[in-house]
Amino acid sequence: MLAKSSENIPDIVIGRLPLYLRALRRLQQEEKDVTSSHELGKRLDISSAQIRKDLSHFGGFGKQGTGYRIEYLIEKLQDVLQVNQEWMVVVVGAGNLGIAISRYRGFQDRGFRIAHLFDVSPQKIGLAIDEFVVKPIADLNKTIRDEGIKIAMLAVPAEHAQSVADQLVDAGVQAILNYAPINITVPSSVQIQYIDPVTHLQHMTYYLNEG
Amino acid sequence: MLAKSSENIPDIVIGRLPLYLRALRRLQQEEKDVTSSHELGKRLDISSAQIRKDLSHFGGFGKQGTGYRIEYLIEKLQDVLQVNQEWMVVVVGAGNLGIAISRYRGFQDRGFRIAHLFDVSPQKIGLAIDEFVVKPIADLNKTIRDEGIKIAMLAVPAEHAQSVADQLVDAGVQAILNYAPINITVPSSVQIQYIDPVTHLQHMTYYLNEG
DNA sequence: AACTGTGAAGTTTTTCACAGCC
DNA sequence: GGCTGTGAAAAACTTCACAGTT
Repeated sequence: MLAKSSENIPDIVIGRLPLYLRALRRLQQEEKDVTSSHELGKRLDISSAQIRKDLSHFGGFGKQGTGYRIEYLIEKLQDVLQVNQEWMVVVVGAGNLGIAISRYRGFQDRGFRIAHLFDVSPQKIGLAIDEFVVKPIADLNKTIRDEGIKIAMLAVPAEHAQSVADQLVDAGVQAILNYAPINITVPSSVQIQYIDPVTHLQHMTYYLNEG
Repeated sequence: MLAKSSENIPDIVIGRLPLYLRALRRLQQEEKDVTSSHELGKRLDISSAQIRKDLSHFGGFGKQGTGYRIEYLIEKLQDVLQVNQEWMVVVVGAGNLGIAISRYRGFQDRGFRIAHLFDVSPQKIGLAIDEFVVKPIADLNKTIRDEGIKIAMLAVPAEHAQSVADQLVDAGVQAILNYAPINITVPSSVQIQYIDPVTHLQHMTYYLNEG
């Protein structure tokens, strides 16, 4: 369907779709077949109207009177988000974090497969981390190009993040998930998202009562 | 100062303050003394007007004609966010992720200190991870109460996240950073934030061109 | 009776644009 | 000349409320 997807959908709406998808997969695990904007909203702490409006951007996925067939809606959201396929991803940085990311089993069934793990440090290169052998950054460009990899996760120290990002972009990467606690500049054609636990913690401490 | 902080500041504004703080610390490392809303905005890809308006909620931190003194602004933002002190934090879950979090050196100088690492698994309990010895979940309540800990990071499997969160809240925790890829329900007096890399990746794949 | 999809209304957030100060 | 702080305007986003369908 994707009926109206040629219109410009607000980015804030796109950002909520993965949350819907995650909750729907959960409902599916609970053996449910059908849900409603109200049930979904209660789980996500989002208003039912918001969910209906968000979904309506892409066409009518529900049925009046009954709600949404979970399996069908999952499929449709996966289509919209283009995660009905497996994206190859590289991880750069084989420190604590890069290794933890590489070992995490939760990417696979949500559309992503880690293909390679890179590091600069000669001590790390060649190291076996589960199914990965740490590769030298020198091979980054060729590997990404040869395999047509579009997505990278960046887990290097802040000082090196920009320079590695530049190399990734140069190699053809179109989306970067940056774990380094620093802002990075990329061409506007490249997607970037940040993960920095400290910003979340600092956001929450604003509301805490005392020391 | 915190002149107008008794008004209700929009949460979306609060969420940007940690980003400002992070960028300012960076500028400071670069030996700069003064910055402007324009410079800051360029680094963060946020409009200068937005930055000025955000900061103006808390009083006048800048000087017309010259801009913001970096050191002073950092201090003020730390005051606003209550990170001019060190918050004790517990990590629950001593798997790959929990261990990586516990080893991460980046919390300390931004207002947080990991005090304890917990796990349920008898195999994990007693294990030494850097300066931590993995403690049993059974001790969670007493430890958090005794030490007055207000913040927890949750790195357990999705199935256990809600039940552990309930125990944390019960023990008096007021803010939870949840790394498990599942929505959790907490009383409205408790802050919750989520980290799920896959939602970020799925957000970005929407914009990618092809498989 | 229960629920979706959606214009219209309401609210929040961002940007504009400029007076006032350094 | 360069910059902040801020009302006013504009844009974006959310909620309301209900016609229409199962």
